[in-house]
Amino acid sequence: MPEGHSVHRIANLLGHMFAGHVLDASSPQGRFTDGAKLLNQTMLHRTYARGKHLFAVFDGDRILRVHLGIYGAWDVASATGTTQRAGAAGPQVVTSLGAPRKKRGTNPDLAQENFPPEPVGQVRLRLLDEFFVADLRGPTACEVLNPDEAEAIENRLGPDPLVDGVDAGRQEFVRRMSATSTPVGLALMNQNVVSGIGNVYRAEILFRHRLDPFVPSRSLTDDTLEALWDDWCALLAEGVKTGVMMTRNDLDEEGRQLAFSKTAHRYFVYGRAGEPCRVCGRRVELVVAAARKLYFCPSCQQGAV
DNA sequence: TCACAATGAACAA
DNA sequence: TGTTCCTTGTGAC
Repeated sequence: MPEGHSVHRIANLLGHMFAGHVLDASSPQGRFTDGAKLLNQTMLHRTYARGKHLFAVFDGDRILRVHLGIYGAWDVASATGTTQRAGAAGPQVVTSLGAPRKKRGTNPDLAQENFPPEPVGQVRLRLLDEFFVADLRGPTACEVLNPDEAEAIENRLGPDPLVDGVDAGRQEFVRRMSATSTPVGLALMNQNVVSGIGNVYRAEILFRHRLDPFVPSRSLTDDTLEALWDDWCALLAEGVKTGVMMTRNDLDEEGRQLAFSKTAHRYFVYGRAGEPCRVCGRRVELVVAAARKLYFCPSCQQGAV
């Protein structure tokens, strides 16, 4: 999935597009017909994210909760070709947020009279008004909750720097990480311990701190845990700002630009099994843990394996 | 045409 | 620990 940074970006974008407006809601695919009916012709008040969960608060205490899972995505298009609610250009895809999508982007075939575009593929939920359309496909969760139900879900989630604040979140993070003997590599992925970290950020954060993924979370010092948290806060802020998971801190400005344009250059270890560690040259290892691929350098992340 | 992977998590056993 | 669900794009045949 889209790790936490994407979900915050989606929340920001949907809020920018739709907050304060009455929306048409439908389920072109037909798998969310009842839920869409609850939201149809209802005003969207605000949107926000906690970790990987997106919440959209509609009139009448109806809260849409969406979790993109491993390959969900939102496609957003505009009648005006901009992210503004007025303009003169033809409709186009503004952006695609969520799982990686290739061959997306502006569709030159779209003409102004074609807004909104026909849904393509399995669109679970379409939100629409005069200016914008947002299509949701492939979510692992898409449901309408009441405020109590939404609160219950939020309460069980670990801290999110952008919701709880850096300082309050840090204490909670240290508390929850210190309370589990689970390997740190798994604890960081547990959304009840900390919100928003996924498989990419997990691997990269561990490398950035030269931590053995298999060391029990509880064995780490408070100083180490605080440094992990602060690093996550910085990475998340950067990710929300740029939309890119850029986790390397060993690059000059030129290298950074290159890494931004090519995923292959963007990470220390993620997706680099068998390739040389960027720091020590030893081969990056890949282990499947809890059904997810965990990448690490057995030399830099001392004691691993 | 088909198998498969992908930034995830719930559930069963 | 293993299975299941969600959808799409790619690469091998």
